[in-house]
This record gives sequence, C-alpha cells and structure tokens, in this order.
Amino acid sequence: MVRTRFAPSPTGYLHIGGVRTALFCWLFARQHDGQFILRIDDTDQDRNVAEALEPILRGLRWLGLDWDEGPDVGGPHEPYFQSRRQPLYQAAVRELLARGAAYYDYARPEEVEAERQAAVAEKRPFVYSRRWMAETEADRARFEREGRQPVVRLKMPRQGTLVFTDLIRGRVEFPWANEQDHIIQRADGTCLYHLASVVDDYEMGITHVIRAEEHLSNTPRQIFILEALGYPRPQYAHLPFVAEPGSKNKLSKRKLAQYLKNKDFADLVRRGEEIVARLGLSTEPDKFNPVMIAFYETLGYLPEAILNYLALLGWALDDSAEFFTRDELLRYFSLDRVNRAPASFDPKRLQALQERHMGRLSLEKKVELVLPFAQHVGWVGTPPREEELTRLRAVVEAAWDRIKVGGDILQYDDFFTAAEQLNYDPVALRKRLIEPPGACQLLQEFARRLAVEEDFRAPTLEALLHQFVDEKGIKLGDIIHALRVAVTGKSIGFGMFDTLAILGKEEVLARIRRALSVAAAEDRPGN
RNA sequence: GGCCCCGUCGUCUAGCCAGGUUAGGACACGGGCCUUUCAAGCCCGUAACACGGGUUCAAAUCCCGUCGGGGUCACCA
Repeated sequence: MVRTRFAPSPTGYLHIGGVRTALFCWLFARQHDGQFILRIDDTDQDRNVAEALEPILRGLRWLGLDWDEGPDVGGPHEPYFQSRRQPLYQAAVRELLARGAAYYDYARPEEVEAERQAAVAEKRPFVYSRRWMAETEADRARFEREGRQPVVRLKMPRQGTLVFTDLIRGRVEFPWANEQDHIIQRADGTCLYHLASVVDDYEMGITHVIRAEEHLSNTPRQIFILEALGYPRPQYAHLPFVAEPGSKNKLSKRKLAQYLKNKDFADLVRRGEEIVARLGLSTEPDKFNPVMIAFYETLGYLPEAILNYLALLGWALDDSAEFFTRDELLRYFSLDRVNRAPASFDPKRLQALQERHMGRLSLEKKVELVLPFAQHVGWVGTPPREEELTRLRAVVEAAWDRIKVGGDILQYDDFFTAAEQLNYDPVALRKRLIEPPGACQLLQEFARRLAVEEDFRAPTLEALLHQFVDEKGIKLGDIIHALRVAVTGKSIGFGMFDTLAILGKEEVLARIRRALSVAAAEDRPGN
C-alpha cells in the first residue's frame, strides 16, 4: 500500500514549488491506488494557523488535489497538525535518550556559536565538542546548578558513511562525520521539525517520502532518528527545486520585484494586472504574485492547465509530448522520468499550455469559466437572468480563442455598456471616422440600411454590407473600420458581424448616432 | 568555506545510465499564406551540446580536470 504525504507549513499562501511537490505526491499515490495525506507542519507556529492554512487548502482544492486524510477530512491518524502531536514527539525523544541516540545538552547558544566561529576561523569543519553533554543525572544536576537549560541533541555517529537509495537520484552517500548533533527538542520542551517529521511519517504509515531537493541533505539525520527508533526506512524521492525564470536560483515569493525585470515574467504579470484592475482587486505583491497559486485562480486560469504545467516542472515523458490532461498525467507520470537538474519556471510555457487547454473547452465550459468574472463586475446577476446569460454566451462564442484566461472576458465591456456610456478611443476615432474623407457620410448611409433590416443576424448583415460596398464602388476596408469604432469604441475586436448581431439593431443604431455626434464635436475647429 | 547537486537552441526541455541521431519537441523570433481589425490557424526558416584533456574506429553520451551556476550547513520548516 502506497501512502504519500504533503506537509506544508501554514505560511498564508501556496507556493508554486509547493504545489508541484504536492502534485507529484498526489499523482504517485493515485497511480498506485494508494493514499495521499495532508499534514500541517506547524511546529513553529505562533500565528493564526487557521487563517494561514486557508489559502493552502483552497489552492489544493482548486487544483483538484484531493487528500484522503488531513485537515477537514480527518482520518485514522488524527490530529494532522504537528502542533497538536507534541506528546508523541516527546515520547520519541525519551526513547532516543533511553537508547543513547540523543543526549541532554546544557550549552548556551552563544557557547556553541563560539565553537562554530573558532572552527570557521581555523578553516576546519565545525563539530560540536559535546562539552556540555549530560549523560548522567549527576551531570544534569551539576549543569542545572549553573542555571543552564537543556536542549536535546542527537548523538550522531562521527564516522562511517550513510548510503541510501533515492528514487530519483539513485545511490546517495553522506559521510556521518559531516553531520551535526542536531537539536530535536528545544529548551522549552517543544520538538523540532526533523524529529516530528520522522515520527509522523512512521505513525501515519508513509511509504514514500516525496519532497523537494532542499531536504536531501536533511535525510541522514532523519534516517539516524528512524533507525534509532527501530522504524523501517521509507522510500525517498527528492525532486529538483523550482528555479527562477532564466536562472537556477530557487524561486522565491519575496523576489517579485527582481523577476519583473524578466520580460516573460513581466508579461504574465501585466496581463494579470489588466484583469485585476477591472475586478477592482489589489495588486500588492502579497496578494498578486505568479509565484503563488492564488494568482492563477484569481485570473481564471484552468486548473488542468496549471497541473499540466506543474508536472513539466522537473518531469518529461519523452521528446515531444507536453500536453497532458489530468487523466493522462495519472496514466503517464512516473518518478523515474523526473529530472535531477533544477526546473526553471517558464511563464511563456505556462501561458502556452493554458491556451492549449482553453482550446479544448466547449462553449458551455467557457461560459462557466467566465461567469464569475461577469458576475463580479455586475454584467450578470446572481442568480443570472436568462437574457444576461444569452448575451454572455454570444460574446464568449464570438470572442472564442481570444479569451485566454477567464478574466479576459472583462475586456468586452463594450457589450455590457449602454450607448451613452461607451468610451471612444480618441486615436481610433480620429483615424477611422474623422480623418478619412466621407467616412461619416458612408456610415450614416449604411445606418439607414441597417435601420430597415428586419433580420439582424450575422450572415444577413454581412451580405448587407457587401451589397452596400458593391453599390458604392468602395472597398470593404473603407467602411468596416469606421463601423467598428462607431459601435465598439475600439479599433480591435472580434468579427464585425457577430458584434452587430450581439448588440442588436437598436443598440447599433444608437451607437452609430452617438459616434457621429462625438466625431462631429471633435472635428470642430479649435479642437 | 565543508558536503552535495547541476551546466544541450533566446527560453523550457528530450537525448546521457546500456557511445554511432541530419542533436528531437515546444514556446519565442524571422518569412510566407489566410484575412474587416485583433486573435487563431497553416507552411517554411534561423538557432544549442560551458571549456580543456583522455578512452574509442566513433563522445552531448564514458573518465579526469577547469570554469560557471545552485542547494545545504538554525533552539526554521
């Protein structure tokens, strides 16, 4: 039975690298009919855990990475919060002490620090002298009389080599001599991460520890702990870390300003800013940051596209495949195809994948994706009225692949604005209506034709315009641009005839009238 | 600094373990087609094995070294 776990600490956000790890754990568990456990590593948390945890749970849910045991769903190994499992850890510490694998240490922090400095000065590796190690009650009493507080340290081997097999990195060796006597219990009696992690992994029956490379060098001390306790070794798989775009540095939430200098990264943010501005949300880096998964949910990315992209962060199936649905990921993913080199975050690739996933969505699915955005800005009520939905559907269908993320619907605000409120792009207005001689005349004439047209559907309107153009002996381009600006206020948009049909006759005529009067006003001398 | 890891087109990568490929793909870029704008689509193209030795008939692939980049060394997780 395979059991994997994702063990985030409640930091208030879900980092892209973290989700990648969660995804691999989840995929591996699901592929093997195993279980995926979510455990909260909050051994050092004094903040509000519930609040800091919420974005993490939300992100995982949004992506559909469901957990079999953990917060919310419970399970046979409750609680799933390390802060509430301290008695278990303390029992393990007592056991380690009893077996001679750990000791009470009465050194003051500054004394250990002094030893460390001395080692650095002499250019030799630091190894704690164990000078304040207390192995007997007499020692303890003596140090305590000096007013010292004990921590518990691991009594690590000082020779030999640890060898273990990593599912991704193969045979890994670490000389024991490089290991420190790590602290496992603080002076206040609470236990530290490594101890907690080993105890929980054992108690929860974790068979495969899949985590990021940063933990590779932590593995010896963890193996030392578990073997001292008589636990079996789980299988280890250390994933390459997720690196910054265009570099091999670890991706960090705090370096947003620096990443913005990268063009691709900046493009990703800029796209998002337009949407967020229309939504009236904050763009402060703590809330709006591509390093955090919430960014993508806010903008209306597809969870499946994100999953696809994340899977490619360190994994590849072969020399060409890169589009994967969730089911395909489940079918093809394997740990032995995971890279060893750091995986760079590539905004362009993410965007490309998003667009490909959008490409396979049905009209109804696209409307579903876009609906919350339309509701947020009030184009569509809650619950939606039928005619609002009809118009939204028509806009989505006409815009089609121009909608790359859900929030892109917001750029079609001109379909949800009354004629009197329409804003005209001054440059477009000038170039298409004011400057070309006779443009307004033509538009006015065509408007008269529109006014008597009963059938206001796209194909009919197209025929109508072509007929008009033929009669006048002009080219399509001589009028269509003016028409577009007149009815949408912009020089770009989707198909002209779809645009007219969606707006409807009354609205189109009202907009043309208004455009003509705005153009006339602009054109007066002195302006 | 010690220990560990990693260096393939502009970018993200496949290929390396079991040497022989016109070094593959995607994105970006350039050109063309299509075209009412914008998207999209289709066709074509430019473009890479960090460097130096060695082994070999043959090296991106194996070995050694150099250089470069990174991770990790907490009473953080």
